[in-house]
Amino acid sequence: MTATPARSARERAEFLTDGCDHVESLRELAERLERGRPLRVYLGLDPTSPDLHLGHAVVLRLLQRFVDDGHNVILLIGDFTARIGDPSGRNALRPALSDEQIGANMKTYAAQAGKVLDMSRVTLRYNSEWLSKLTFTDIYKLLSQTTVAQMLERNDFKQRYESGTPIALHEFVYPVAVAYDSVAMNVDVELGGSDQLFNLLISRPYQIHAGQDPEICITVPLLEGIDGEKKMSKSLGNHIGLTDPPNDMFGKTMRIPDALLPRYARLAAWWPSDQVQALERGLRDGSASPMDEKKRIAEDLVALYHGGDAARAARDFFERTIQRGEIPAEMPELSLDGRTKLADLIVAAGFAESKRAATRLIGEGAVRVDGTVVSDPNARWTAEGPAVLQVGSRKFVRITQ
RNA sequence: GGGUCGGUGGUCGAGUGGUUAAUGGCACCGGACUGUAAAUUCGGCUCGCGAAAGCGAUACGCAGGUUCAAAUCCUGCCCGGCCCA
Repeated sequence: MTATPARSARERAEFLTDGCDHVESLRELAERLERGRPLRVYLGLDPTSPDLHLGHAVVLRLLQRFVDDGHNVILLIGDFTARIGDPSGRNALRPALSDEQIGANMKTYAAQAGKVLDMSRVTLRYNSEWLSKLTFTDIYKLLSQTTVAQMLERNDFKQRYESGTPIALHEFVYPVAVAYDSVAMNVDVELGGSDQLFNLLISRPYQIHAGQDPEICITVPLLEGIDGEKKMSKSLGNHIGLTDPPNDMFGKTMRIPDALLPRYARLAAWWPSDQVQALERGLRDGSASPMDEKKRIAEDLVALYHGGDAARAARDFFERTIQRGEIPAEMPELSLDGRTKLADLIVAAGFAESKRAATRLIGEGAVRVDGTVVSDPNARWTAEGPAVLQVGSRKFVRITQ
């Protein structure tokens, strides 16, 4: 079952957890591997948004490492826990998702996870399968195993309690529900982002109580969003989606702060650690150009999701359009459709939310037609044939008659 | 259940009857500079109509009320923090 049977269990454990944030514990993982049977490994994802992003990819990639090592890997879709809402890292009550939203989000998850994971070797499960069957009696027995003090130990709860931000009782149920997932599936290993450490660790006493071996908890670093400050999250708008088109992926990567280059090289472009270290050295002593390195990282990570050709094309697009200010060869088209006001066309193209906003953009000098700035807010479309409407440096549309 | 304080634009937070579509910070969008980085700097940041000056609509938890005039006062309701039980 192992790709490299010569290695000791300890070496395999170290290989599997290389680059991880926290392992509870490496010794236990080695012992569990020593038993010689494939481990039951799982990652839980709550379908809270329709799209996965590079932050999810970090932990999905770790999951794939376990697939490659021959283990029984489960991708758990938290269709039930999404209804409760994960309080992790929150400083406010999370609004409840409707069943419709959850259902819609779930549809895209498995397909998008497939961009990183070999889904043919992964078991897909849903936690409503067991959580929705629990009775009130079952639930209060589970709840009685954890104290309020333990819950309040958590940083996010502690901060919210001290700052007077509401904490609803059901939020305490979330970690317990996630712990019960581990019991229901009797798993050996659970993965998660580093913000999930508490949720993972709390599973262990529950499993022991149920007569199972406690799971080994492994967390991966959280990838920062392109703003370089907060963790990547769609709701913060600082994410790079796994399904983003190549040009968007490339362009967004070019916008990350320089300080994030090694992080993105390691966690987003998956460079091996010796290359990341070389990059860090180069940046420190000035022998590496941050912009060139950023392009290499961007190209490598685009290649992971769209292939090498698309990545090279994205780089070429960036260098021409953004760096040299050329008008791109290909762009969406929009028919005039009887519209004559420039502002109307900008709205129709989706480059502004309202006509007033479009008029402002024109006044700001952000709008060009065939490369020439048009600053008259009342400008009308006069071009005879097709012409290129550009807003800002990266929004283009070809207007046809 | 009682007491008390509070609910303002994406967010934080001023504003306590009248040039108030509402100071300011952050976020965001654009311009200049640049490497779509950082730093700096300038402008913008509710919607509709109009070539323009402008006009109109909507907005400070919800619903009413007082007033020439309310985010600001009154009543009721909803939601939250803290204290007491």
